[in-house]
Amino acid sequence: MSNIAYFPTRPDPEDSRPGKRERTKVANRQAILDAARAVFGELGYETATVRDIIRRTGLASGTFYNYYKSKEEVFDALADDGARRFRPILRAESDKAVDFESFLRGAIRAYFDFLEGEHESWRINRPAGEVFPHARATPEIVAVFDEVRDAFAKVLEHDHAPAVDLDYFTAACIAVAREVGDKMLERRPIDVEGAADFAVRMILGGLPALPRS
Amino acid sequence: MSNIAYFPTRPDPEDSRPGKRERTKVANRQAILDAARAVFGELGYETATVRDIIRRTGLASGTFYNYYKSKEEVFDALADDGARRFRPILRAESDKAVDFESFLRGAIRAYFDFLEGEHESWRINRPAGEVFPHARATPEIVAVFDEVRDAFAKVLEHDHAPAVDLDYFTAACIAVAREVGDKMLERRPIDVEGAADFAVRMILGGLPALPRS
DNA sequence: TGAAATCATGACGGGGCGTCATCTGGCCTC
DNA sequence: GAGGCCAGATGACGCCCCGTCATGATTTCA
Repeated sequence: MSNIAYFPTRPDPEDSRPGKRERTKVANRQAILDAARAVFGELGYETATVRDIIRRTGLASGTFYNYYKSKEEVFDALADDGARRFRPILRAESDKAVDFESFLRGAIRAYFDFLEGEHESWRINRPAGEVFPHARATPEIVAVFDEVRDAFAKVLEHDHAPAVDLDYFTAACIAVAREVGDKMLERRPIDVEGAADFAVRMILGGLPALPRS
Repeated sequence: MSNIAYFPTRPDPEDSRPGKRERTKVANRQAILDAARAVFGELGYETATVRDIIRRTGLASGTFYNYYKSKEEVFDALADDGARRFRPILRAESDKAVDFESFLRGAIRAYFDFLEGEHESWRINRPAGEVFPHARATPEIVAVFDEVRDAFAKVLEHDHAPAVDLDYFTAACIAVAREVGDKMLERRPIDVEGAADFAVRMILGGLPALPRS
């Protein structure tokens, strides 16, 4: 009979590598992020309040403030999370690329795929006209931005030497990608390939290089 | 002695075409906008509260709500105001232009000049790191956007026929102008000419056409 | 097992929000 | 110029959100 109990001496059958203390902490933090994503999606960022997020977690109000200081901080954490997931993808493209064009095309394509994927976690049910703030300069986002600029610098140098104003150029490229990406998401069906092609041509050759419709 | 009084029978020496009623209305509306501009400039948009704006006007709280429903609505009114002032400038450029390049150069130059001018009414004293929301789609802003697209359509058609995706193209151009414009404002000295040249070349010829530094 | 550390809890004071009953003074009529 | 009318200015009010903190429950450690 001694073998009937699966875990006779351990009251905790779950993976308990980290102490319970630690586990509830990560669970709470995650619960807050999940609740925030849902609430921002349903109410819009501006309308949403910290209490809305708290209510959805079921936690006490004080608990929220053990993890984040404000609505902004939660939003930044979500943005940071997105950037953190995107960074390795971008790096992979950077490593894979052989020249500027292939890097650019890979990076933009990757970004648009990423956008399309994220799209659904967010735009659930949002009242029309509501708008999201553009992600603020969180550490991870700055890192992505810098990584793009550095990759540009490296690839361009290796490609052909002429030095352009990297700050302007990076800002312009990201602006084009972001804006065309946004517009892409508004169309049905969503055409990642077409949008990426447009953005790449725009950056590489400007107006004369754009695809004709 | 009867001619000593300058306005013997009219108690109101000022231009009194509209009644006093109407004049205080305009004055209040303007006072609220002025106060809002100052408060947004000093506290940043996020931090500012409706009460901050109200306090600065010296009006009663209820009075504010006779004119605007919320902080957002005041901000939109300010943005609308900017767009309304910019529109005729843009139209003048559109009329003056003979081909796409001259239109683009004129419009971007005008926008950057406008930006530099507005700059000072806003960035007084703002705590670092604070960020403004990108202007929402108010009627006047949509009008400017549409005007740009229509001007693009007309000039491009007249220039050389090949049809591009106008929505993407307009969005991309505005994105480039906005982002390069923002970066321009962060540099000292502010170089409107250089920034405009960069943006124009970027749009017209992409990377290969950019000025070398 | 008992002490210490950790942290979830929710009540609380502070303050911003938008409303509304009241009052003020400009406007119109005679 | 007297009197009535009404647009609209006023600010107190009730509501809710904010962030804090004293308390207590639970885990961890000795």
